[in-house]
Amino acid sequence: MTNKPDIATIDAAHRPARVQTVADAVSLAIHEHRLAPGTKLGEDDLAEIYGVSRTIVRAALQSLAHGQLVEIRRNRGAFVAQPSPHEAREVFEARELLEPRTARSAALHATPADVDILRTHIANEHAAIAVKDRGRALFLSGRFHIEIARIANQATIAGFIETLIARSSLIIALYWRRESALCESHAHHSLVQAIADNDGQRAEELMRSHLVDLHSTLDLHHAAPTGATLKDILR
Amino acid sequence: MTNKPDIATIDAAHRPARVQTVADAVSLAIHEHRLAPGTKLGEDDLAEIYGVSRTIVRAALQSLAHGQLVEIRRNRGAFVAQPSPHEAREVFEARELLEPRTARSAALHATPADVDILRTHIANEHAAIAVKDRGRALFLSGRFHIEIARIANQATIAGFIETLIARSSLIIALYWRRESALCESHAHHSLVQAIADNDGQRAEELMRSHLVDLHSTLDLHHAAPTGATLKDILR
DNA sequence: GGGCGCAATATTGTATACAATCAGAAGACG
DNA sequence: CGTCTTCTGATTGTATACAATATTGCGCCC
Repeated sequence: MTNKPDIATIDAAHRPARVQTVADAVSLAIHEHRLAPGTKLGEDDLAEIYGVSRTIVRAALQSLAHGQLVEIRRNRGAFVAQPSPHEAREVFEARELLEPRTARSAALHATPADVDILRTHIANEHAAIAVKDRGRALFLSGRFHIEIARIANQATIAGFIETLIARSSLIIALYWRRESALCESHAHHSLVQAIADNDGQRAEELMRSHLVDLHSTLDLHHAAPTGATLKDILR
Repeated sequence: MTNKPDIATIDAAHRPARVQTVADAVSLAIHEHRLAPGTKLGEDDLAEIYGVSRTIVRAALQSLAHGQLVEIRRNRGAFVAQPSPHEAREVFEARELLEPRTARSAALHATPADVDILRTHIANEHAAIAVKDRGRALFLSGRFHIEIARIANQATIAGFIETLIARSSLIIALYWRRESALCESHAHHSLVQAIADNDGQRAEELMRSHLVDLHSTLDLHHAAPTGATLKDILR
């Protein structure tokens, strides 16, 4: 059994538990699209919701801001980030640079146990889709990519990918085209197969095409429909 | 004039000014090797030094911890990070993946003004070396790489590179071999030339070989000599 | 004399109180 | 009637006080 730290808890050890709890909760809500881009995250509100003081909430928000899930405007508060089309392009370019290489590496390192985990992820994803829980399906889809980075055993790059996927969730919330839908399942499935076969070359190619696919289903021109405050849309 | 945000201040806008001030000061001290890896960063000490409350110091330390310049151990305090040999390898692998591509992009985007900035950087670096201020030379050398990422106009990747360079500074502090020294100047010089010529291919290759060079001057086996506490070495 | 346990001290984690700043509404003026 | 000003309320920024936890030094027992 190799000693791979869990990516999701990579920062957890050195951050006070409650701060992490709040950060995780908000992060999850954003990933599941329960919090739309642009939504204001008032400190007092969050403090009350989670039963902690503003001190904790502030630390959590700063943590999220560092990962660019949240934008903090001085003296104005924290808001769920709204990546611009330019940022969206950057994020996907970065993913297309990092993830294929990482997928290859994962394919070469993967143990049967790792493959099992990936298959479980896919199963959960399907289950979520079956229940029409699109938010959760999206979250799990992201976790799938993160899991691959973890398997690759390069914590540094995995950390980068994790933040890119987090931002991708926001980008999808903003720029996803209705028409295209759950076309992903197949891509993930064949990717796991390549990894199970330890076929690095194929895993790399599949990941690349998967990302290009994903990128192409975005409509970076017609951004709009953040369901947030009307004010925010009109201003 | 293009509208490229200054990398160094990318987070500054949304972070309270004083927090950023403290974080920058500590970060600079680490980059210049005035703070050795493993050094304890007591909250009260820093608070007194910079004339702010622990609230500010804590926020600054958490920010630095996120960039992995500082390690925060629960209930135990903050310490200047000590990257392991494995981490060191990861960091340089990541740099070798990201920076050559970025250098190419920079070469294609660079304006004469950008080139001037780079040349100025090199001049400052030489000046620092002339005065035997090795710490500052190192800091400037890092900034040179960051500047290239900025010119490439990909803020996301530039941000990653920035954190990698910060960690590289720690790695150099820990694993640098005495024998090899200021061999870098030439590499930076020819790199600027390639960028000035808008020769992306050449810039990419030069950056790659420069990084491989740098990587090879590290001795990842004989780590030691952190001037910090004896305890820290022996434990 | 050496090792262990406990108390004293120091340091970090959290909550709260106060100050600074901003957003919005009422009112004055053109 | 619309625009600008000013004031009020709400929200964030900072400092401090208290609680929880770790570290250190002393004394005790073996």
